[in-house]
Amino acid sequence: MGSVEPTIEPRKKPRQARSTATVDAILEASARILTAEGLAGFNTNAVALRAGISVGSLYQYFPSKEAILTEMLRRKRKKLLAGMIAALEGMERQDEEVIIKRLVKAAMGNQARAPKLAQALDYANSALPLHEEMMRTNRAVVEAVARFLALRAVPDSKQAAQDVVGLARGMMLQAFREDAADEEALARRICLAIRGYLTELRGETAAERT
Amino acid sequence: MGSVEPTIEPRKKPRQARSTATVDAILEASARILTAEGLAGFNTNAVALRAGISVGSLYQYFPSKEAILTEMLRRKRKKLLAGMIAALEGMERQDEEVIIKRLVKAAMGNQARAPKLAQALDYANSALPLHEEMMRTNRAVVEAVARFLALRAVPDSKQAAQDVVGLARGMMLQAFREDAADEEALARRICLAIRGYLTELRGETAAERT
DNA sequence: GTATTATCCGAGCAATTGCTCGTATTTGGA
DNA sequence: TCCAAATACGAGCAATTGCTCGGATAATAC
Repeated sequence: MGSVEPTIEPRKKPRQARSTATVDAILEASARILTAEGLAGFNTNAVALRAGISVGSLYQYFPSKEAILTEMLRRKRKKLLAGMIAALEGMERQDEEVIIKRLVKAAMGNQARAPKLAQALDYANSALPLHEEMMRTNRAVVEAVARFLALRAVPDSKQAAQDVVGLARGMMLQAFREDAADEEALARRICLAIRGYLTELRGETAAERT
Repeated sequence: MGSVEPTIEPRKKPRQARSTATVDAILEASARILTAEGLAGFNTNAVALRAGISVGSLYQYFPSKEAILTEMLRRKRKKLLAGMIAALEGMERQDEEVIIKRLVKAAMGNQARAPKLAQALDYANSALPLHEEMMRTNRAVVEAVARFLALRAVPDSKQAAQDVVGLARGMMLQAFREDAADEEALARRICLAIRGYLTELRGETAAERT
């Protein structure tokens, strides 16, 4: 029950080509293991084996297995945030429908490819000490959405953004739970739900003003 | 990497009062551990210690730690399903808004009290072999909602129910992630989102018919 | 009472897991 | 070519964990 928080920061930066290859192999093997067996089967020995390297090499770059998960999360979040920002790029005067669809698709790319991996990482995130840093990126995503909503006259945009993000995530999770989800149709329904929610929100405050 | 699926079924039914007390203590201790430390800190020794019993006693009722999680999930799902059905009881002629609110609140009671526990159990569920049985109960919940929606002229009610359940879950998860969620306000927003989505769905098929 | 059954106990074994450290190999520059 | 720095290796220790088993204790039946 020792609560000595495990070290999380990467141990050293790779400086030669082969070492970055090693790091990549570690992360890739980790992804495969999480996909196949979930967090339960995720341990450093297994990762090293799967990556075709030795434990010793692994620990040269990651001081703990939590550090591996953390790095995976970092990269994933970064990709997500970048995707969302790219989806908003130069869209200021575009139709709302179009922008939302782009945002939804950007968000979906992350989960859709490997839902089991996404789930495992998500739970790891909530259990990890670094929780804080991750929450910050998560908030950055929410805030990007919030800024967009604010421009579109959505009341209480911060709260609305939070809800929209949650709603979309939830629908994806549920859809991927029963496998064989039609991504295109799913995206359409998510957009529909978002539009419906925003309409309700706008309507509500409009009604209050009278 | 041995993939011998762990035994999951309860080992024996308690027949005396003290043994049911033991079982309850085990489940309660498990809940406390999951809440405090998540799945990572969940192991049989810890559970027995926390429950104030011995490992031996624990294994008299649960053949594996997975069995404990499974039983927790079973009870929780049962409670959820019962709550949803109760929420629909005798509401056939009630206002749609009212019914939805009742459903949402029933669903929320489960997650709200202990979000971290709910999260842990949820992940355990996805990783557990019993996955199947749980999915069935999950589907039962969705189907209850689907029947309700079908009565209310919602097109593709099965799909819609799936979406509505996912949407609600997602909004809850997101809200509880940032702590200090106002349950009442959250329930209101979820109902709003549901109404919005249903309106969109109805509108869409109405448009198609022209 | 005694016999039988149910329950409980906890030392401790076998397996797993996180991780270190001394050594071997490779790389890139001089 | 030679050397220092970077990288890789993997045996194996210490700790944790899942779980068993033989025997003690409590409840119930007779």
